[in-house]
Amino acid sequence: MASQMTALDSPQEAAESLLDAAEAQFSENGFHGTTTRAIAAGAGVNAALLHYYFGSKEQLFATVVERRAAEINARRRALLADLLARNPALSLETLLEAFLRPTIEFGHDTTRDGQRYARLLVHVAAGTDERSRRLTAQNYNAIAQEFIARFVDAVPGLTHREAVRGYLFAVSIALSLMGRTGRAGDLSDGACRDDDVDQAIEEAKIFAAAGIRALATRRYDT
Amino acid sequence: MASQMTALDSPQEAAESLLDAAEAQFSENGFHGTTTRAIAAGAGVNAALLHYYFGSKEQLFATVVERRAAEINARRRALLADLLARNPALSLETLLEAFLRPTIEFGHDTTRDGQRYARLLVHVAAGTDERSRRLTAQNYNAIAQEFIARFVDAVPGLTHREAVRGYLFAVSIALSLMGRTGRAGDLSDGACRDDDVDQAIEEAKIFAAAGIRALATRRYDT
DNA sequence: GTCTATAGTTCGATAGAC
DNA sequence: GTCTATCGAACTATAGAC
Repeated sequence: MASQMTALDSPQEAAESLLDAAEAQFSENGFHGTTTRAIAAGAGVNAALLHYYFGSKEQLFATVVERRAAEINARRRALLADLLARNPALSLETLLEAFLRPTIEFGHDTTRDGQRYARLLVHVAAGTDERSRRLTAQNYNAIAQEFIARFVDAVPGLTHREAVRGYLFAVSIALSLMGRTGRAGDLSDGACRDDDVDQAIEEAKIFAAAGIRALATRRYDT
Repeated sequence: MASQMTALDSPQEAAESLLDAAEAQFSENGFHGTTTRAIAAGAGVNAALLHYYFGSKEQLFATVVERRAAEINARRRALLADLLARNPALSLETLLEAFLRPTIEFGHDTTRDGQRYARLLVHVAAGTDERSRRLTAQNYNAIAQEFIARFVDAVPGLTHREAVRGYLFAVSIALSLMGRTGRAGDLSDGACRDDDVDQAIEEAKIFAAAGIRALATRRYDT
């Protein structure tokens, strides 16, 4: 479950377990729907250790979000650098690939419990409460500005304001895929499968790329 | 439900107040973050009346969602009929107008506290928990199938599966606008205003229309 | 660092007077 | 229908032994 770098030495095994268990619990039931007792039980450690390591439920939640956000954003930057190294010409599809794949793929990574954080991210990024907005801004505004600026460079005529809009639309699309509620399968009688990652990413890219380009070219006319 | 057909003047004034207060509270803090006591206080009625009228917090939540969903979907159907009466040729833009405007406009209707339900809908439609999925299916699967079928009719070459994908993407875009978290304004230094409803709807339509058409025409190639 | 025990609240829901 | 009063349970967090 918890991948630790050190083989024998376990400096904060309890803290790691708590983070993993918290991620699982928060992602299923949100902040208020999760109890510290359930987290401790899931981690198999004493409930008092939660406060010993993280101070409060609130700080534990923030730590869970930050841990994965850092990982996701690092993957995005690495993938973008890699794609640019192969093809220096900045295209919208390349940008969307670098932006969307890490999140969506992360949400479908069953081997590393990525699904858990994916749903947690849906809570945070889609949430309208103060805590969600604060955490979203703290963990994702920087990467957002990076990609927004590149959208402007890659799409002729796209204003910064339109790039912001397109970015947020693209994010919402990614979130809808990360949730994996099975609704796509329900509405399509099983034709739309939640577990076909490549198809989901491909269609998200097609949709978002066309949408962003349309924002630049078809502004203010039906 | 515990509704009785007493034709008195001001029938169940307390129940109405509870519904309104519940909508406000649930939309801000979600199901678990809202207490029945806070709802009763917001409604200005005794806390015991909540259970008298609605049985449980759970049923009250469902009732709040159903009340507005019925209204939103009725508006969608009426608007679609109206648009079709004026121009019988079914276009994707017409469909998106009929689908998106009621929700987004509802979320920006400050005079009728539509903002409250808009955020509640974000919770429900974006939520991945069992309750959210159940309520989403119960209240929105029917209208979803209606629009999905029309998408197929309106866009040459669009498969049913792609229409489902496009529909869900369009929904997620609408949700991102309904939340009104102010993030668009933050990321654009105020250029993207949350309160410009017509611009938001217009850009959502442009984005979604281009995206859906692209799903039909550019399938499976970068 | 890890445990037990519990403080101090607050929760959803109900009983019963009126 | 509306109220007071309260039950029993669950909550976050902390104190203190070891």
